[in-house]
Amino acid sequence: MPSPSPLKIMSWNVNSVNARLERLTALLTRHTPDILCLQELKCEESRFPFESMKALGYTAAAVSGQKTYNGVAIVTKYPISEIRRPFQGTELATQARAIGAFIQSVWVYSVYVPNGQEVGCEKFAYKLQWMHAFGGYLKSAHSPKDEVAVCGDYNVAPTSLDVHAPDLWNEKILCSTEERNALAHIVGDYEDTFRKQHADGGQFTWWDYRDLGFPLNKGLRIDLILASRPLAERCRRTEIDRNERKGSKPSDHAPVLAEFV
DNA sequence: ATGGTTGCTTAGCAA
Repeated sequence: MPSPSPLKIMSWNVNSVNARLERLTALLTRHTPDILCLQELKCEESRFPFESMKALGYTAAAVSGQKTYNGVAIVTKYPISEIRRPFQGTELATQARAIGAFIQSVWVYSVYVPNGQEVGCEKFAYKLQWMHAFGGYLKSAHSPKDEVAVCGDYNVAPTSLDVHAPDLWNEKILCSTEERNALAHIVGDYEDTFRKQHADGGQFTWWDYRDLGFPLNKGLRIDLILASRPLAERCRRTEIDRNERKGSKPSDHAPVLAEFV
């Protein structure tokens, strides 16, 4: 068996890859991740900035975009030997929310879980349905022995540690019991790499653009890098790049990072 | 409290 290569994996809800192109190239230069999972591209594949990635030594062979909404991609320094598109050919594939790629013997997914808008509404039901289906996909597609990283915007804060004001958010969208149960179904035996290394709460990955969300640190931790047990054992460092949320024209999400030996 | 901001597309939706 070949010895595993160290991997630095990042995940970022970029909130329009073209509106954020300068920040994206700066991020790749600053962090030089081996793999970067992107969500909310808000463009079709034909408008994805492949050339800008190539100029920095990255390929983005795995892109699943739709116009205006959603869209996920995997950007990497390494060759991609296989691509998987969960739900392909089914109604759930209508929205571009999940893609996987086999890179350096690790299966990496970029996922964008539906927001759900408000507890109990139609979009909320779709969110739960999507999460249930994706959890089922992971279980059927991978054995517990596989090295798998499932990165993305889950649109669920796993526990009250991940919420700036748990009382205000109690049973609200992104924090409801139903969503947390659905998240647990996806997580299964995988590990939340950041939480494993940071026991304390108060570190967030998303802040609303409105109402001084970031300056007042009114955030949630909803962007996660989940790792299957064999991969999680190789994890040595995790981080939220809070600085990326600063300055002019940021995404409303900060990138997250996990390093594996 | 039903506001507030951003992006895509061009008035309204989604987040």
